[in-house]
Amino acid sequence: MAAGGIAARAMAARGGPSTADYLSGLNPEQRKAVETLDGPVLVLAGAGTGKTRVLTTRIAHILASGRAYPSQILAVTFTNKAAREMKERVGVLVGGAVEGMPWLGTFHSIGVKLLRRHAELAGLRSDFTILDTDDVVRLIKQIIQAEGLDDKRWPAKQFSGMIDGWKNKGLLPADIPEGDARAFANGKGRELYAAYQARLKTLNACDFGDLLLHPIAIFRAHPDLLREYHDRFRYILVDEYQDTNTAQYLWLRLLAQRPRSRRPTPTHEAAAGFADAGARFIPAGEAPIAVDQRVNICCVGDDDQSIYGWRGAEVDNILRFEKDFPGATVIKLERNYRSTAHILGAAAHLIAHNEGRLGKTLFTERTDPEDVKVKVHAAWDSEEEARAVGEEIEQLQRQKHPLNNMAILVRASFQMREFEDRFVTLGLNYRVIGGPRFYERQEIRDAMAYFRMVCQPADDLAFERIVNVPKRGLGDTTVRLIHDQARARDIPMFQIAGEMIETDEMKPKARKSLFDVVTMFRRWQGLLETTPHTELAEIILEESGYTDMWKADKSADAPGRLDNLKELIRSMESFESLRGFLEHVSLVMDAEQNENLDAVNIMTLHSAKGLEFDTVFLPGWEEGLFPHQRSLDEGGRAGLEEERRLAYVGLTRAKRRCHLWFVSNRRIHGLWQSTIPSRFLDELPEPHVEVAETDSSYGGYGRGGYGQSRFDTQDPFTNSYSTPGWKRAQANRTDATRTNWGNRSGVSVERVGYGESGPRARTIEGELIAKSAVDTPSRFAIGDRVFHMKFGNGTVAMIEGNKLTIDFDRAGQKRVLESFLEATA
DNA sequence: ACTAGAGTATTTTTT
DNA sequence: ATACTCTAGT
Repeated sequence: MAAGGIAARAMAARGGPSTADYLSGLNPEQRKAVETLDGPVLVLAGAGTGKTRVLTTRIAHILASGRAYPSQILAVTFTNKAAREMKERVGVLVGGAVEGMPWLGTFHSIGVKLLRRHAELAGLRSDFTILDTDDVVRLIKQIIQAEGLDDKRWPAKQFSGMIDGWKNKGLLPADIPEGDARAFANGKGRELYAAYQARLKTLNACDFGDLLLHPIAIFRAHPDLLREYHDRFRYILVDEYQDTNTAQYLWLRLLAQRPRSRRPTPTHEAAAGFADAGARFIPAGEAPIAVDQRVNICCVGDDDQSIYGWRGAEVDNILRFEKDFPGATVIKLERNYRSTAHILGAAAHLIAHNEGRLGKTLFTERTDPEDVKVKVHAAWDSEEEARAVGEEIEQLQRQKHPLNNMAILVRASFQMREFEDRFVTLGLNYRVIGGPRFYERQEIRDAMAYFRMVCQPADDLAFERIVNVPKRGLGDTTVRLIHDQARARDIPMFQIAGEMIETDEMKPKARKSLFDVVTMFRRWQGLLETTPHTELAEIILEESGYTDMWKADKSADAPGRLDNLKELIRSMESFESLRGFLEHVSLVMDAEQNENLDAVNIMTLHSAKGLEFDTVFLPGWEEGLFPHQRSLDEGGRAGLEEERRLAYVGLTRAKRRCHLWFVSNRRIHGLWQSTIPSRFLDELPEPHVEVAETDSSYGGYGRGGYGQSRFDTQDPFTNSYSTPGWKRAQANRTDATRTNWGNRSGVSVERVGYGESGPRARTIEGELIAKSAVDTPSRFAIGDRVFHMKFGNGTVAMIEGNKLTIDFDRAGQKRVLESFLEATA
């Protein structure tokens, strides 16, 4: 049994007969969190206090002390990334691969596993399909239309959001509040939800919410089955507990709260006794019966980092833990190993403005000779902000700081663009984390729909998606005909299509096309068992004409799409079957990034959670953007507190240097608006923060029409909050409309017309080019054909260091970074 | 069946 | 402003 192997290795890995080495590096609190194995444990782990370390060490400890097999530990995370990391780190501790931990994964992946085992109890077959949001919206749209409702007035997207919300709360159609039900489509909300669920069942499909809800329903209806899992899962660990939603909470509670005294409780040996661990080693064979009626659940989280309330997370779950699990041990991890004292001081003071916290205060024992204060910078507008941040980054770069250790964390993704533009002109490498994801691209989803049809001919949504892609003359009329018949007879569309090509219901032309499609799919379905899956995938994309479609497409991104398709096939290699691959993709939506390139990281604050960087730039600290207006409008005080937690997350990402920015003017929905500094800036403690002097390096040129203002030379922000400048900023707060920081209200309007042709800074580039041209000869030569993600194909016209001027076939002449180019034949 | 033009929305994101 | 979606017209 593979599982035993790991436990055995864990045993072997523990070093000597004395304390295991994996425990030795822990501080007392961490150690307590690792060693308190009996009963419920809540670990309140502040940012940078070694949360993951505690979780992984705890697993290692459970294994090494022989208290459970790897297969008896349920460890849940939110993201695949977190799960992956946990697996790796447990592997390192335990000394080897962790293939023996079948129940370490995301809520959803574990949910799928449970549901595949017991699908029939939810009215599904075990080969059910998992629909992604796109499929769901299309399906709901059909249902809304089928009800005879106007899908304009009642957008499918909105309704899918509502369903999502209900499912997050663990509510089935019968459970939803009357008010909610009435709120949509003239009171048809409940009906529509029920119709949607029914339709999923006939499609043998699930949405993401169902992956949790079905297991909950199954466990509730089958206590005997639940008991089996109680016996199996001797230890439960939950990561990021503050992010759990109600459904996840219910799911956990079912698994964690075993009924009282099924059998008398034997004594609990002391957890710390490592030397006698061998004696307690569970003999191989059948799963041991639970000896402990207490719940060995350990939840790790940080209420101060709860930033997902808008998608159903209930901070209350973590606040309520001790009530849910009486007698719980609560351990606070407050010793921070990440940031300097100034950064921690700033973050702590900020977050203290929130009410209803469990109350932790981070501290560090580190004394840092280079402990600099958190810096607040002001800029005229977002362009200047980007320029100044670029300056700062170049300066750090000159001091040999790797770009990889720097990050720009924005509140909203539209802020990224200005930084990207700026970095392109500067020749700074950057990478955007998050953003549009690989598996959400059109070509990938189309290809996946083909594969789904081959594995699952009953997948109507896949059928509808690709039956006329590429164009085959099977338009709306034909598809609707098939669709209606399929629904009327409750039979998959593919089957109907198969029947229809035998009749003369359709026009000969359409019939021929449909015949071809059906024949193709039948052939591929026949090849499924005999042909290697990567090969089959290639065959499908070729024979269907799908690749040809993109080859014929002259638009700039067509070659990129073909590349993506190749990448898709390549990524299939590590799976043993097409089916396995489909399963993986439906749950894992991310694709890895190039970590080798030294580049500045740009991402949203949300996607920064869990990461750390030496230097962090936090632009856009203005009222309305951060805290975001919508958060305030929709969430009220709770919304504000969540924004504040987001600010806290941002600050605590920084290890050594943290720069905050706010601008006086920002373009919102195309209009320039004057803005005022974020209230969060006021909530920072003076001793740990300084207001930066204007960066003189960029002050004198390239500022469009603003050069004449004294604002440029006379910085209102000098060194502290008590300066006149800061006070002016404060004063402006009360009168935002008039503001514009002086008498410049007219100028911002002019700015609108500037666009690309406006005056731009050129000087900085010269230096940079000269510098980089020396050390790196270009991989391209003038006249080479190249491809660029954004601009498509082009010819190299000029090379200046790492920056090339390209004559693009479609986009005209642009200067771009070499690292964004690919050679084409 | 395809394209052009109008209309609309525009925080954050996982699975 | 801009990008995306949907409709209406060809």
